[in-house]
Amino acid sequence: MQNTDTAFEIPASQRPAVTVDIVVFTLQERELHSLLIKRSYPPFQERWALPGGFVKLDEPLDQAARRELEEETGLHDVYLEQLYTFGEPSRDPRTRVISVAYFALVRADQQTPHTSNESSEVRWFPVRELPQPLAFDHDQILRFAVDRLRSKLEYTTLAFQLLPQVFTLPELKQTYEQILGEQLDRGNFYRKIKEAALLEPVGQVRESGGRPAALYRFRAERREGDFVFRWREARIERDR
Amino acid sequence: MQNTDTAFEIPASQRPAVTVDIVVFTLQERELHSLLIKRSYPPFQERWALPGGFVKLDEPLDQAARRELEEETGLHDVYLEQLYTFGEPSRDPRTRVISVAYFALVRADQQTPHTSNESSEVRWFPVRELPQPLAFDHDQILRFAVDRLRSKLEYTTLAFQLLPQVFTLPELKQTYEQILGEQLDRGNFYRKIKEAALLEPVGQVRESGGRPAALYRFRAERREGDFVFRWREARIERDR
DNA sequence: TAAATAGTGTCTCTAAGACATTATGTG
DNA sequence: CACATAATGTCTTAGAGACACTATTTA
Repeated sequence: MQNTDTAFEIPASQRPAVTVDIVVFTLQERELHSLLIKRSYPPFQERWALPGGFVKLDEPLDQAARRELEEETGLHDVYLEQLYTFGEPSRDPRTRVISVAYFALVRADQQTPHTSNESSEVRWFPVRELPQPLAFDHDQILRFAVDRLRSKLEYTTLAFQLLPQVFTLPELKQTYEQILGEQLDRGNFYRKIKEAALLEPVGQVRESGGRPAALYRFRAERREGDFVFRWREARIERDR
Repeated sequence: MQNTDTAFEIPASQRPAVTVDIVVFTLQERELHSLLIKRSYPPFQERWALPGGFVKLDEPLDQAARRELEEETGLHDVYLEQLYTFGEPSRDPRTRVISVAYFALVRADQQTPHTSNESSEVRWFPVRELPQPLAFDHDQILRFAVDRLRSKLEYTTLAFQLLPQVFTLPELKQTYEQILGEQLDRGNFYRKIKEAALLEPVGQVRESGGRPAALYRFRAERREGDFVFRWREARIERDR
C-alpha cells in the first residue's frame, strides 16, 4: 500500500533521485566484454562507470534505460532485462540516489558505441580485466550482472543474443565457455543443443584451418525470451 | 554513470516518489496465504492492497521494507528478499511512484498481524482466492511474487522459512505441494530430502490419526540463504 | 482386524559425463 | 600423408519417477 495522502505531503526535496544503470555485455574476440564510460565530471571524475542516468518523470524504467544507453553510447535495439535495484543511502556522495540496474546484451559485430558530451571516453573492457575501482557502487552492480548472466545462461537462450545471426557450433560452444568460465565437452554440448531443436542449418560452411564448420541460425519462433532451454544440470545463483 | 552535475539541477519536484511494497507469504491451515491491507484513504479507498510505503531519504531499501511492514502490520523478523521494481508511470493516479517490491516469508504460528491507523483491516488471504482487483498494480506484483516463490522453492531451502522450528516430513511435503500446486511422490520426496542431509531428527513423534510422524528440524548451519538445495529437475521461471 | 497415515525398497528409463572414433578440410 | 578442426557414437552411471511393500498407530 502506498499510501495515505498525507505521505504525499513529503516535500519533493525529500525525495530520493532515481536513476537507471546499464551493464552491457558483448563478445569481442571471443571474450566477454562490458561497456564502460569515463566520467567527465565529479564525483568520481575520470573514473570508469556504467552508462546510465536519471529517470524522467513520466517515462517507464526500461525506456529510461534504453534512452540513456542510446544517448551515452549510441547503442540501441539491445536485449534488456531488469537486474536489481541498488539503494544504499551512501552510494552517491551528493544525495540519495536509488538506481534500478539493467543488463543488456548486444552483438558486437552490429554496433559500435560512441562517446557523448557527458563522457570523454567509451570503451569495451574484458570482464576479466576491468579497471578498478569503478565509480559509485558499480563494481558491485557489475559483479551482480555477471553472476546473473552466468546463471541464466544455463536455463535460457540468452547466449543467442550475443551471437551474430549465423554462427557455427564451435562458436556457440565457445560463447558458453567464455561466460561460464569453464570447459565443456564437445560431444555432450552438441548433443544437448541438437536435442533441443533450437537450430536451423544454413546450408553453408565456414573454414577454420581444419574441417569447415557448418553454419546455423536460431529458429525464429524460439528467439523470444520466454522459451526455456535448460542446457545442463547445475544451477546455482547467488542472490545478493 | 549517474551523472553530470547538471542532472542534479533537475528540480526536486520533478523527482518520482519511491516506495516499497511487500508481498508477505505464510502457510495457514496448510494453504499458502498472503497478507493484504484495506486502504482507508483514496485512491483505491476500501480496496485491498499490499503493505508498503515511502522510502525515507537516508534509509536502505530493505530497511524501509521492514519498517513499513512492522508499522502497518506489526510483523517483524521476517525473511525478506527483493523481488522487482515496478515503475510504470501510470501505476499511481496521483503522481509518479516507483515501487521496489519485496517478498517476505513468515511462520504463521509465530506472529499475528494487527491493523494500523492507515488501514481499517489487515487480513491473510489464501493465494487462490484473492480479492480482485487489488489497488494499484498490486495484482501484478503479487502474481510476480508467487511465480518467484514457486521457482525458488525448487532450488533453495526457502520452504524452511514457512514452517515452524519443528515439523514432520508429511508437513514439509505438503508445504511444497501447496506452493507448487501439484502432487509429489512421497517416496521420491523423502529420498531427496534425506539425501540432502538437511534434517536433524528431534527424537519425538506427533500423532495424526494413523502412524505418528517423526519430528525434524533443519540443521542450523544450513539455514542461511546461500545454501542451495535443488530438490528436483524442473526449473522454469517466467521473468516478467 | 480394518482403516489411516508414515516410511522404505525396487525397478525402469532418461540423460549427463567421459571418452573414443570418424569426417573433412589444408599444406 | 600429417595435421587440424568438426562431428558423431558408445559406455557408464546417477538420479528422477512410478509404484509396491512394510510399519505403526487408532477405532
